Amino acid sequence: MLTVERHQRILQLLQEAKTVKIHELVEMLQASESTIRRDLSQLEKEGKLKRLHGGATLFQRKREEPSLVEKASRKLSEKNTIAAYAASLVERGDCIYLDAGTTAHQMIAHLDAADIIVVTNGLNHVKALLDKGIETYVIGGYVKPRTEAFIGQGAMNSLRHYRFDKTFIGVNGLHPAYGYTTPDPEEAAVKALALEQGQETYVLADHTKFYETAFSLIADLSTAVILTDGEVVEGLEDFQEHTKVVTIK
Amino acid sequence: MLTVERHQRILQLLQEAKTVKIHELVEMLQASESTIRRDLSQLEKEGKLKRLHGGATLFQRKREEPSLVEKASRKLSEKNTIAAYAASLVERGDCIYLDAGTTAHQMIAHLDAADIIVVTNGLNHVKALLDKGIETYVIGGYVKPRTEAFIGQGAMNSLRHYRFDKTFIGVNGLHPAYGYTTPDPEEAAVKALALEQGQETYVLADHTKFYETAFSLIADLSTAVILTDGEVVEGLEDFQEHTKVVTIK
DNA sequence: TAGAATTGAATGATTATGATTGATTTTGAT
DNA sequence: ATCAAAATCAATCATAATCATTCAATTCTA
Repeated sequence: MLTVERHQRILQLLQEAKTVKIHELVEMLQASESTIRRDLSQLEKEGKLKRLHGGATLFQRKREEPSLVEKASRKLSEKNTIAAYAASLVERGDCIYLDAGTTAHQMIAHLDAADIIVVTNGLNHVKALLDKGIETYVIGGYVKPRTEAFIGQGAMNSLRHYRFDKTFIGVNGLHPAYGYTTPDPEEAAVKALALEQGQETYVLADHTKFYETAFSLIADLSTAVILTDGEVVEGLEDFQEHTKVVTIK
Repeated sequence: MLTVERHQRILQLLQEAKTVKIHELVEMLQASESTIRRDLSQLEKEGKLKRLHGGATLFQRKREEPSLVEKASRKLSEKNTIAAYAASLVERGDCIYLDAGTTAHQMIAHLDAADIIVVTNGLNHVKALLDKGIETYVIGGYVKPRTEAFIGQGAMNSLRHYRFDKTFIGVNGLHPAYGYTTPDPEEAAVKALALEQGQETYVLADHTKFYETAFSLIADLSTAVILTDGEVVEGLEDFQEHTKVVTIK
């Protein structure tokens, strides 16, 4: 496997679960411990992640006690994120589906509408949702160990019992010809069904995901509105031919 | 489990409960007392929490009862004895149901049989199960905020799809005339169904639960084998008339 | 093919963990 | 208030896990 490819997959895995253990990477990427360590220290040097004893985590700017000024400016910048915008779409009384993964997780902090109900397949979302005082339902199923997302037949069966006003999912790639894609077929199936059950459907995808493709097809572009950030994407029109694209800047 | 993950979870638990006892953390996080102490003193140094005798509290707490030493540490070890025995009943290849709650949680540390599958309705069990490398399924449903257990119609529907070699549940009271009881009707319904789906069924109950009754009936005594500790219980025969009682000493 | 880059294994150093010890604190009974 | 028992605590140690470094083998590239 190519070095860059390995690096990408490491970052991708971090997106899904916000921490990885060295041993998980060794196993999943079929590389030696030495190589993984080299990858991690290099990625750390590039500021893409933070190493910890036994693994790594997504890089996040000093969470340590931000000053009032920093807080204010951060709040402001946060208003412009994909997650914040997505959350602002949720209205009082809505019932929404929230996909597993860090992207959707970021929405939770901004979910301020009253009387909403959230259904999710992300085990890690639950505590945050409860902390917000949000009425929370979880679909059941097999627990995918690393990401702690529910997938499989059990998840599908449960999901079929719900309908959503709005569905929010994350993807690994989106492409005019190949649609929305993600590596794990089982996860793709859950995402696809969640889209079907939703009245309004949204895909959260930053600009790096455009023209990328992963192994498993979730659905065509036309099945959801794309929410993305303000970075210039070449050939955005190709996507707009298929569906509405909202760019948050 | 990564150190930071443990720290995160400690803070999370603290946020939910305002205070945590060391022993609770040891049990929940499957780490030694030494490690937990180190975690706490480190987190205290970072100003994230305040240690107090027997546990910790959130930092910005007012002057409140600085004592959370529990009289129940003997009860704790008794519970643990029951849990260890219960876990020893699980054999290679078994598919078992594990009820939410602390009693069943303690079983996890002792679940050493290979190739087992665990189905649970306890959100907090999942991390511990995955850390043990156990294949884990969760029934879906409404998340009951305080206990973080899955209940309701969704939970019931999911549960109906599974069959178990062995079912383990906790109860709040057991009585020869009134059977197994628990306060919440919704939880009672889930427990009852779990018992129905199980081939062999066990109720874990320390001696303090005997002759107690709570609001909601789960099932008659005859529907499960009772696992209890070695304390002498007056009138144990009344229970043995209805079902098998295993006393672990 | 030669040179450079990448990889995997081996090494000692560093760090995290769990058990043990004796000191300290809390509790409950006088 | 005082005391004894129980629980918690801090400190220490041995063990286990992780880490940085080195070096030889392999792969890639010019």
